[in-house]
Amino acid sequence: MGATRPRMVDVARVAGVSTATVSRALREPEAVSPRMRERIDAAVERLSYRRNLMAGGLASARSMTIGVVIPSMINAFFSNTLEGMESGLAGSGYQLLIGNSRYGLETEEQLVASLLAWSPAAIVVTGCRHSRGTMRMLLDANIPVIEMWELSDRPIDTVVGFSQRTAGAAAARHLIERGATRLGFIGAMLSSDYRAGDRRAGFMAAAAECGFAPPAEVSVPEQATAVGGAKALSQLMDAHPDVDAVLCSNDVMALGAIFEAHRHGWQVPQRLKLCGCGDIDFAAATEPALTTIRPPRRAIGVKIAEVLLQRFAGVEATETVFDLGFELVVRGST
Amino acid sequence: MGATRPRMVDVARVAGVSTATVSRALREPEAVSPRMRERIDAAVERLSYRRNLMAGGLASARSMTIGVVIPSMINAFFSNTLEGMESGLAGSGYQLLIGNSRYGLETEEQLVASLLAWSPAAIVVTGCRHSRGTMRMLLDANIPVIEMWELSDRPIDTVVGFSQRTAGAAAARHLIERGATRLGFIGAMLSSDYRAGDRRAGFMAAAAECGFAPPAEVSVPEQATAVGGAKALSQLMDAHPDVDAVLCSNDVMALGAIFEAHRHGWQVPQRLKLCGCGDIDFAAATEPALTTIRPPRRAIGVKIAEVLLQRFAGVEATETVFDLGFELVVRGST
DNA sequence: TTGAAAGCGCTAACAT
DNA sequence: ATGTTAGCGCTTTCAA
Repeated sequence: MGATRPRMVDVARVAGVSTATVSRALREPEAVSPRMRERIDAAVERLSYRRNLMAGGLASARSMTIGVVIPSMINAFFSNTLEGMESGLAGSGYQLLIGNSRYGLETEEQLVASLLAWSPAAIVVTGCRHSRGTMRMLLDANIPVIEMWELSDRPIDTVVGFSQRTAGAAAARHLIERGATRLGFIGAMLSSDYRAGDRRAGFMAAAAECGFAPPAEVSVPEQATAVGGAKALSQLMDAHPDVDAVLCSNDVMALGAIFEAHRHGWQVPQRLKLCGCGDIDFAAATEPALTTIRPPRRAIGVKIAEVLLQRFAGVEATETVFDLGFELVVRGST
Repeated sequence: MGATRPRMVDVARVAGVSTATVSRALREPEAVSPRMRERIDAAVERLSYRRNLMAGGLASARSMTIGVVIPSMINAFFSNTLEGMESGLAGSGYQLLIGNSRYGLETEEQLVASLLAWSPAAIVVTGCRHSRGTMRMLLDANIPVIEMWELSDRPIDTVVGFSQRTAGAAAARHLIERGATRLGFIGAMLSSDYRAGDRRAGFMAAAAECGFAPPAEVSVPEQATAVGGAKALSQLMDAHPDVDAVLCSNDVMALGAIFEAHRHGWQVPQRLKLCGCGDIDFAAATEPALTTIRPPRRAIGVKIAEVLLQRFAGVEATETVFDLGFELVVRGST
């Protein structure tokens, strides 16, 4: 039996045409006459032929891949974005090459380098802060580069996200409107998770603008978890018993905080107002339900897919900054 | 300036050697003399050369990629496994090509087909149930094939996981030991999430073995969410007010169930014992803390990386079934 | 609209 | 230990 997979020449032979025509029929069907296309499709079908993407990539110096760098594989923010991107790209034939930077600029640089070795059709990175090396590679890459989950006046190429600062500020104003007198903030990994750091900065700035004392804060060094949230809130309550409204860097931390408040006998929202960020699945199901900042998690991915598909189709980019906004979802916890 | 990226010949010229030697130095440094290696490394450095992986892949008919098919990008089970695999593979130069089957056998088949077009060095799929087409491709692929998150006597090649049935049975026995008199089960998507279906089957079988009436059950058609868990438990409580111990298909559903029980005034664990599955991050932080089945989420990925690296290194496979077990983590909710 | 043919940049025999 | 050389399977001018 056929020990090796069929190649394009095999299809060409069966269909009685040249490999050039087979190649065209497969990549741009309109460029080939209907009769020919039919014969070729039949041959492809008969041999269950699939093209070798490496050979194609080598010949054309570009592959049907899109490199994506995210800072964490287990953070629901980015899973949702990936899911959206994947949905938007479904059927287009593009494959995602996903790399995990672990919130490290160095790691990001290495990842970008190895992703570029695949001659991807585009590259997507998280955030707008990169090492010099990463910047250089991205600028020289000569392919669409999307930065996501933040906003920037001067993106490398295109940015799809929302303003983390504005989101933090919105949370502060909301808590104040609800009658907060003493604000607090709990966070995690603020030095490497720049987006969380930006939300914090926006929160602090808005508090100051409203004439409030600088919010009390506790942040844990590890990745954001419910256990971390509980721990951080516990410390905050001990150190600042007057705090009555807290912004949590993340819904997962907020979840831990809800339980922790409960354990300490602080009623939410009467004694303590709690606001999260993410609007993760469970936020609507907690007791009380969690007020939270809803980022366009999935929409970011969908928009990126749309932008890229347009660019691949040869449409000139007109916009380069896509602010997808956020929503403050008010629920029982405030 | 150099309009095009440097190629291997450029490095060879600068180092004053042949391309074959450069290729060797890059892929198996030990096969080259130290002096040569040094000269080549210097040239690589000087030109900031990176090899073109497509050319390499074409020439060697195998690429530095590993195709992975998971049923969901947003389920923490698989994110953790990916993370583990990624960690285990870090530095080895292998890239993960991740595909999302959305719990569909048809989609899985298409994914496997497109992943194979990259001539991956190995392929990893979730579960042991596949369409005929998928099976054929996997059997013919002639590369390591790993099935994960289940167990099987006769894997296609190698399976890394644990027994979902045994896990469900362990939960039943635990609830019974804790004094349950009337068991219940809430689940989601049981027809397409075979693993959840298996846990349910194990739970039911153990209940019968212990002389219990068939557990009451409610399952929602959508993906498992906290809202779904709350809804399912609510229905279960209404329809079967005598239920006093429930296994939730998933920790996320269990979280919703904890809050729902609270809303209904059913104390956990006094009035209702609740057991989850997953030991997701927040399970330890809930109030009461959640008793749950802890699958080797990350360990599955780490083990797969280990197995594959061995295979790539030419070590013959001795074991083909890796049962990584699970742990019943008993906490306050039971 | 279709075909002929020259690479794409690397790897892997094989030879030295 | 290192070099020579013939492809890998496709895409893409260019010509018909």
